[in-house]
Amino acid sequence: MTEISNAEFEVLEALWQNYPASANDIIAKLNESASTNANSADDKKQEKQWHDKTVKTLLNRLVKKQAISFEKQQRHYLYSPLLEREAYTLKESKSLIERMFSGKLAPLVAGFAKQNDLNKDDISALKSLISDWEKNND
Amino acid sequence: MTEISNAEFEVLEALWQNYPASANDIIAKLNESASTNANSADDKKQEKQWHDKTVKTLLNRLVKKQAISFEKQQRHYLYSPLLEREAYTLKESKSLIERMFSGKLAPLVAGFAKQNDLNKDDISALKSLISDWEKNND
DNA sequence: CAGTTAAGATTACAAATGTAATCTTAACTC
DNA sequence: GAGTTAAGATTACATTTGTAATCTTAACTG
Repeated sequence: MTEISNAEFEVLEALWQNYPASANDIIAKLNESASTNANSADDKKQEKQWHDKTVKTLLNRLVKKQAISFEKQQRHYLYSPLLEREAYTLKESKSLIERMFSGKLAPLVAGFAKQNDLNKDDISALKSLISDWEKNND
Repeated sequence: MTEISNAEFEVLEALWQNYPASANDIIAKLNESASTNANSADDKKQEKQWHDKTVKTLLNRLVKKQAISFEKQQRHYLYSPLLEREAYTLKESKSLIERMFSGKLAPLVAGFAKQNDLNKDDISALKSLISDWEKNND
């Protein structure tokens, strides 16, 4: 399967959050976070606005790439992902770790640790993952 | 600083391994792994061969992007990275984790665990990172 | 039913990317 | 010193990507 671009990924992301969905559902979802914290004093992020035509194009490309499917519903389509989010994010994670850390996970985590980007929650999540792993691997 | 593409990253990688380096050094390094396990029975990977002109183009782009510098040496240049590898890989890791896991490291690790992509070494590396972290964060 | 909408299809177009080939010119060779 | 090399500079070109605008046409509206 061809690569999914960043913009395409964001559209897929919206679809994963709720599907099947019409193009309009997806466009709405993409622009949603923007309106959520609208005109608040903290204009920190200025969420991007997705243009209707842009999203349609990306949906088309995703269909061509066989990342999503659609079924005709009266006048419009209902889209669904063909890719599982977990499978996709795992593949991307592995690919990055392969490219930058010779396939080893630890150096990535070490980078975070070094920069003090780990907090108590991360640590306890990691601990529990480790103990699960140990349970299953004597 | 502009984004560094995949191909550019591979060139940078070669440079990080040994610098300052001439264009030819870099081209040689890039094609090296290919020859290392040449004509062995296991033609598993078929390492890509880098074309001289291609690498030169990428070096040029990296200079333009201010990712590397060069100093004139008689007839040719000696290139050096302007970016630290660690800083760059950390930035990319954080960016991926931000995009796919809401900035949380644990879900990425969890994905690996689920797929049984963690081994004893990974686990002990993680454990030691955790205990270091705990040492510094009471 | 004729006109208007609006969904999706098609086309557009600049920038980035992968992958080189050609051009210039300073440096080496005889 | 004249000719040849070879390094880097410039140009090339197809594809992908981000970002839309325009075209078609089936469906809604009055």
